[in-house]
Amino acid sequence: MTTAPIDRRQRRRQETIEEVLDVAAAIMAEQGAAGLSLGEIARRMGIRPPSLYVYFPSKHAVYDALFARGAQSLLDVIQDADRTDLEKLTTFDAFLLGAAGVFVRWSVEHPAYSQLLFWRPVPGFAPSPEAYRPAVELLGLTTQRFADLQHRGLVRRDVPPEQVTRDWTVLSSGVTSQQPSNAPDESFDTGRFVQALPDLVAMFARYYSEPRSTAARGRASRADQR
Amino acid sequence: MTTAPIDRRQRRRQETIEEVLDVAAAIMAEQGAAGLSLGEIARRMGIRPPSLYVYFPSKHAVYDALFARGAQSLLDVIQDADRTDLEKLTTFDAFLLGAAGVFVRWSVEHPAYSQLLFWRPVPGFAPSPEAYRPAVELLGLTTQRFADLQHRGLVRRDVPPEQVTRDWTVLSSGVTSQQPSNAPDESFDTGRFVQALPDLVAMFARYYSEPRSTAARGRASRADQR
DNA sequence: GTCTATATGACGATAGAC
DNA sequence: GTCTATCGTCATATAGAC
Repeated sequence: MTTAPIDRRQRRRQETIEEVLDVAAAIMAEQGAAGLSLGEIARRMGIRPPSLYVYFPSKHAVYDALFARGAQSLLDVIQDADRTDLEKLTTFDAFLLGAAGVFVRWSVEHPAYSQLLFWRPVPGFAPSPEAYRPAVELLGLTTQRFADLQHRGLVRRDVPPEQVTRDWTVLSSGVTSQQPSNAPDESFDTGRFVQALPDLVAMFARYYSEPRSTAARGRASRADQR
Repeated sequence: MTTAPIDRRQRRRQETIEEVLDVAAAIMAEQGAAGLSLGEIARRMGIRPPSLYVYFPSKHAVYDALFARGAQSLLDVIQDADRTDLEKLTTFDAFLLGAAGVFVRWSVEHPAYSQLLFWRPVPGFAPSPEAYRPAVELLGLTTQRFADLQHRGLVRRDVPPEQVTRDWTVLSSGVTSQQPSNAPDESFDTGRFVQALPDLVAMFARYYSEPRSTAARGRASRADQR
């Protein structure tokens, strides 16, 4: 009899927190990540700015929750694609192009989140370790993916998977950094930098894939170098 | 007799404008591009905030001048390196690594400027065409460079130079976007993403260089001898 | 012409009434 | 849990001293 109202109150509180974040994400999408203001959140919710402090101790706490939300959303999208579409793609090129497409599409369609996640547009704000955790998990997932591909003989064996991941993130973030700043109104399908993906993936694949027709020669020459 | 005081006054005014921009750039370097405030500029200059409006009609005008300054500084650095160091490098790989190094070094050592130039951290601010002009000129310069390398037989002839430039800027901006957001305290020499440059350049060069085993080798070596 | 003094409204944040 | 009142700071604007 005493726990039921508490649960309901906590559920109601959680719903309000979610509503704050929904409204905040909408404002960020319109004004840019640094254009968020507590007054505007309160205005759209029909309350006064001080009432927001019941749910968040500061504006940075709102940013931190948004960061965690964005990172989790991206991780979900990647993991979901990993389990469905990408599982079917057997060649190195096809898998890479599919994975890059999923990542870049999310970034282009959530420019405010990707601005908050990958750049540092808000002065004085840095994500907490908890908010950063899904991003670290995504990095580990990517490295594990490349290690798997290496074991399956699709990736060169003479480089650590961490290096492959590092260069892969540079390529991906290069596209997601050029597209919104140079041509923010282009969609995923029409974006001129998004259209660079097939070439960039082919470039990456040619460099890091295990040479097929010359596999024996490649191993022999690398062995000779020792 | 009447022009002399006017010239001196205009020179004094120009000096004040330069001082405003010096101070503003220092604040941006400390606080991030969006952390600039007119009050802080005035405080450091020992004047009152309204006095700044004598030299700049708005805060966005200060940002616009900073954008123009940063773009011009980058263009100067690239053009200078183009005329001196890079002129000596004859192979495709060596030239690319040198050019990428100059660009990335400038970006890492001027994080606030590069944030303002390549991302859109300030809500509501977009550079004017005049401020953007050096950036356009740099893009044209880069495309011209790749067209030259194509004529000298060092770059594949089956792709337009604009495509080579597009993929080149993705690589470069990928490094300059990852380095300050993921490891802002690392220098040009220790930066883990800066250290990816040799691999990324080799990847790019292997994809876009004219295959050596064809007749292009004769043309390339003749061009190198000039 | 250039500055100081002053005013306005928005911002993030806090204290306390109900 | 939401409000009003308030604080200090911000960008911006105008009036007026010199």
